[in-house]
Amino acid sequence: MDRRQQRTRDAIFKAFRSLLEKKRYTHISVQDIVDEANIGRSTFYAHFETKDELLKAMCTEIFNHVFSEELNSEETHDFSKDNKSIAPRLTHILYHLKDSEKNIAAILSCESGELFLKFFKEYLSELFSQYLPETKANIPVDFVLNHLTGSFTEAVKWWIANRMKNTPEEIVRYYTEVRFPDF
Amino acid sequence: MDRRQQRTRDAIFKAFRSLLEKKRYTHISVQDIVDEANIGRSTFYAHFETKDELLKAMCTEIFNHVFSEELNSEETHDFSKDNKSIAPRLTHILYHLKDSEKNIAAILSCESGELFLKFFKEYLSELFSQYLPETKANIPVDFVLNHLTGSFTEAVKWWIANRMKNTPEEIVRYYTEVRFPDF
DNA sequence: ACGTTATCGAACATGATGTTCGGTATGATT
DNA sequence: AATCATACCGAACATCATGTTCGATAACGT
Repeated sequence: MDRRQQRTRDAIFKAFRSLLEKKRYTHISVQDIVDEANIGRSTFYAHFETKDELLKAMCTEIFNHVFSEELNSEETHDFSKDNKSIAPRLTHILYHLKDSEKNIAAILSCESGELFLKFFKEYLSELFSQYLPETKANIPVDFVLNHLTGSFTEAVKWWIANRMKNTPEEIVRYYTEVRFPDF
Repeated sequence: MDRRQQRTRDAIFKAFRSLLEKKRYTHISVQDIVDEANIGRSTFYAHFETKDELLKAMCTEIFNHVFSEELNSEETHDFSKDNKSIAPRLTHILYHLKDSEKNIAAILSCESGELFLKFFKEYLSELFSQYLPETKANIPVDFVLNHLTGSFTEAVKWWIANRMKNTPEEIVRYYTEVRFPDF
């Protein structure tokens, strides 16, 4: 890839992230991005067709970065056959998220976070499905899966909203140990 | 309130709901709403300053409708003092949601659903906090609360995504009985 | 050093936004 | 029924964002 392309792409991403910290996705115009990134208007459109495409590309990039190692580890080990706990894998994911703290925070701090969370949940869904216990109590499998991924995602959102003060290990422990109270 | 105001307000809401079923919130213009509702452009702005205000008003209206009875019941009973189960109250809420099925589906079927879910979670948070058990295992209270409201919301979203085929009782049972698998 | 191509910047058509205003019609009040 | 108030209409307007085009310039890869 041409250096110039990479530079402008980076500039656009950087500007976009910076703007996301200030205002909501909906209220950011292409013009804002162009001004902040200090590039020509037509240049933006040479890279992305729309603002939505930019968001999508950015989510994909972050997502791939965050899960690159984790995804690779899937290739080398078949977790569905051994009985290793899922906890260390969850912890692993959280460490990666912490690395990309700034990006993620910017992405999630607005309604556009839904897009990234969609990726995230899809990935978690695959992960958890490797660890699903036998169906119990006549609860549909996809309800259970949705519960597991959804509540883990909620835990992550709580973590980020609290500025990631806790360690990944703590969060995973909370998540693992929290039980529906005995009403 | 003047009948005319009520009429146009209804027309706007109806048009907005209809449009939300067809396209994403972001891509709906005020012009679209005005055309669909068959009202004058300036009339819209006489009612709502922006599209966001409209969404907000609509969420508030639906929310108040859905929870009117439930909220009233809080006034007559102090649940924090007796030991009644939370399950029937959750079921109650789901029945109300089912009544407003169309509205809710339209609202939630897009990124704008976040606004309604925000209301929803705030309400659930108050509800669940009345039933919180003593803090266990050194897990922060607001983590637990976030987990309970978040995972219930996920259950509701799953329910709606599945076109509300299940009965409210079933959903509450799933939610109550689902446990983190023993990893 | 040369050919390629990304960027620039200006210009343009299009369409949405939000406002204004005089005229009309409808509702509330007596 | 008569009257007053006001909500609606619709056209016009300025403003702004969008997405495209194009020739010139600069940076890149080889």
